[in-house]
Amino acid sequence: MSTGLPSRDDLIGALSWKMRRLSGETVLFHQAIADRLGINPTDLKCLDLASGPEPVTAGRLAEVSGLTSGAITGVINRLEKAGLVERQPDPDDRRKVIIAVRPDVPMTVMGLFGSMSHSMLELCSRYEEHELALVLDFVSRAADTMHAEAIKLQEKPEKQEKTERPEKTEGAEKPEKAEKTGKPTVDA
Amino acid sequence: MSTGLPSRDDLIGALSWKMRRLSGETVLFHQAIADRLGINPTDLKCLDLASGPEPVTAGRLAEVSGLTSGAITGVINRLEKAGLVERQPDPDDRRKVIIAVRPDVPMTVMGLFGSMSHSMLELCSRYEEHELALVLDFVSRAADTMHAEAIKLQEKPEKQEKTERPEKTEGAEKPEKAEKTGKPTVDA
DNA sequence: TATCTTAGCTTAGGAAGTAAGATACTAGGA
DNA sequence: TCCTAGTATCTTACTTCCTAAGCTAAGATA
Repeated sequence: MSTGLPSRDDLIGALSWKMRRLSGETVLFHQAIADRLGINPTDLKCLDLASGPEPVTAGRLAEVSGLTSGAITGVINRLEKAGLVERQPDPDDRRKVIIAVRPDVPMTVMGLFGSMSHSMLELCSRYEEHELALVLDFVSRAADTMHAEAIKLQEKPEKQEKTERPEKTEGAEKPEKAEKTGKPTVDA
Repeated sequence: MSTGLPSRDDLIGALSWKMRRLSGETVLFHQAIADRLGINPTDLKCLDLASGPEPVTAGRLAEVSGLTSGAITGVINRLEKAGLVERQPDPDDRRKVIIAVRPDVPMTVMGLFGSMSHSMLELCSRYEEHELALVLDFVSRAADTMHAEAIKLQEKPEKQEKTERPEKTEGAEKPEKAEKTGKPTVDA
């Protein structure tokens, strides 16, 4: 308001706001992709996890996605129904089920991401290499920070610098759940 | 592998990977905050929307969150049960319900975000102002790009540069849902 | 062979969403 | 004033997708 140039604090405030917005928009974008494929975002995440170079079993998928085996059965059923993957028996261990992504699916998904990746390339073309390197450095450290802070919050569910919540005035007294209760989305 | 210095393409590839990771970590972080408050991420988002300078009604909350009025009733019930907000009658229009965030809640939430914001300040302190300005510029444009691309995907559910999906080999033939079917999270 | 472990599926139950309708209130004429 | 239309929230029925626990088939071990 006074100098015309943003102060360092203004910059940092704006940056954290924009980063939050970017995150929200990213979620929305993936939701849109999933809608186009006729699946939900959890399924899309699993499809992505299954699209790596080496074959993945249902159990492995449960492990990396953080879902239970029952949930993964549902995910695979939906992906199979949508024609995106196939269940294949593992010849070495007949208990296992290999999730084979249909060969044309990577191209399909690439097609959906196509406009996006074009736009991102265009965005990047506006910057010098050393500038991109700087952004990469920042984003990379920010991701590490976010991860560390999430872990911190998860690991010590006890007092957090004395920020006491007051008692509820009336009615149902059970604020102590704070555990996996319902329907989380994929987290890995 | 050859020059030792990353190429421009390598940079861009790494950047898009790290941005994706950042987005995932952000979601996880907010999940952790919500867990600590004993609510779900949708509720946290609504609490945030209700925490602005001016009072918000249930209907307004439904509008900005993209949820139905029925869903908002559930959100408010949970937030009220957790002792985070109160329903207050609007003196001017007795149909309306004002969602009043309890006065101590902003501090409580600040407490939870405290370590995070400290770490982010520390991260920012490693950079010059012009560097922060550059990152802000990039992130800001990236968010706009993401938004535009999500809209694009939502708006023309027809052909997308001829990336045809093949017919399913057998079983239930109904790949044409691609609409709001189930249980989205807050999107605004 | 008998038993333990592992992998995936099935089932029961719960959380949280939508859509549609009920309820209560406001507002605008006749 | 009374009737009617519109608005704001809540309620109900139903759907989706998750967890937890149990089941079955297959591999591993003694």
